[in-house]
Amino acid sequence: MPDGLTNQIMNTIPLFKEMDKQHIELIANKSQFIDLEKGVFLFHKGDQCNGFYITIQGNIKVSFISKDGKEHVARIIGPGQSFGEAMMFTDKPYPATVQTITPAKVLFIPKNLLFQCIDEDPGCVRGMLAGLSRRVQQLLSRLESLTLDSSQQRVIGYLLQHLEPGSVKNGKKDIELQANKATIALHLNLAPETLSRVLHELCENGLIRVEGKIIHVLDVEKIRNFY
Amino acid sequence: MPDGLTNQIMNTIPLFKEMDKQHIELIANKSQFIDLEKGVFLFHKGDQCNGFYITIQGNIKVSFISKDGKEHVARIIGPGQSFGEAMMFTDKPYPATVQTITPAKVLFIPKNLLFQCIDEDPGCVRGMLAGLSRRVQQLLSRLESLTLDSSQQRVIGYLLQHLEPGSVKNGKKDIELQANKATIALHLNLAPETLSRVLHELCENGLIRVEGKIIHVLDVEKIRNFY
DNA sequence: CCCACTCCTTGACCTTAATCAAAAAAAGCT
DNA sequence: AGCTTTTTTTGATTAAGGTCAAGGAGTGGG
Repeated sequence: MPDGLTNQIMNTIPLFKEMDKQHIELIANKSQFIDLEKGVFLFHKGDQCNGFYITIQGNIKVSFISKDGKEHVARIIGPGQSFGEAMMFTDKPYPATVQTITPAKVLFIPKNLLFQCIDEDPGCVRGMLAGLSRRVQQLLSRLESLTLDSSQQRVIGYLLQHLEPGSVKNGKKDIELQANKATIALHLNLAPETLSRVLHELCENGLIRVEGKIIHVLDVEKIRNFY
Repeated sequence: MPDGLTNQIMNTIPLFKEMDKQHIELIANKSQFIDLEKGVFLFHKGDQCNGFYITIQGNIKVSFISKDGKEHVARIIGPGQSFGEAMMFTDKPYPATVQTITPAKVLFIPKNLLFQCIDEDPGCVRGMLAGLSRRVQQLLSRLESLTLDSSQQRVIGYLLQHLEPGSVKNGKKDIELQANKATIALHLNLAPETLSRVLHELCENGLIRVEGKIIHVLDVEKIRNFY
């Protein structure tokens, strides 16, 4: 049974926006809520996937790890974001490793339950198609940034992307990093040392101020031009 | 009205596999076949997208271009592959530039036509969901390769991926490059010079032999171990 | 309050692949 | 064929960012 926060989250998730009440309730009641500590693996690359997940609370990372131990963080998933959808429709094993980076609460929606919704509710179909499409677009934009941008541009891109939800006041905004700096670095395909140096440089140019996990963007316009 | 080749192509496309006869005919009859010369732009980044495309003949590249002129080839699309699906469901503009790299023939399926099929034919829904899911997985795998692999590994990864469809005889296989080497290099996020050097090195190690656009893989097992 | 631990920063150095410049080879054209 | 144009290769150099090593700064526990 979903609590207040869960209901609130479920109302903000695009997938459920167009779904009818009946099926939303079905999912809310038959799906499984899971509480996870920090550092727990949800699955490893190669695991089979028999449903998908929606994050209610906390942050979760999706990463690739090479034979020689290098890691790349493909995604950092926060509240309201889902993962694992794409694997349900192709029956391929999970292509990456998924691990909590904070304590977290997730909703697990079994494959058969979702398939039932898809068969019965056209709104759900649209939601699912739109969700996957958005995923494709995000991945393309990530690909673009990783292949065309310099390390500095990638950091600025990250900052710009993450100050949207906040207030657009007098051009001064704060960003709270979703994870520690080493993880963010790996997400931007940088060595942690490089991220540190780039942030330092942006500080020296008066564009940002760093205070632990909070980054104050001092001049949004100026930083946009750097990009 | 579709010709023999088109019918053949349409039968091999996963999207149409689960679609009912009636709707396949609807698409075949109401969609538009377009012939394109080499070097023609189908659209530029930012263009609106009111349908999607299936390639019947020829090769087409999807690429990002940065302000300072650098290009990254996100995809090289060959016969039987589709593009532009994801943009229909989100109404976002096209995120990349699409251009033929050989003379080509494509099938354009208008948005409203596909939406009709989705509403009326559950097989089509499944096909569409599976198609988008496969796209997500391809992009993830590309992301993994670009972030974790060395230039040599990326080239070998490309070769391994492209010798699958061929025969698996005595471990000797041929690959025909889908585009000129400069384009392939950009697809692998390499400078053309680097691709040339990597291929040269693989030759010297007796792993491949290069003959224009044909690459003979001399020892599949050995090359797999290099990867 | 001190110790241990993790996270972050800094400096010196190294590696990879990009860039620049030119030559060589292929492919088209008439 | 002979010419132009494009594509590919090769060599020399450079730059961006990674790696290694060490030091600081927080943070939490006892």
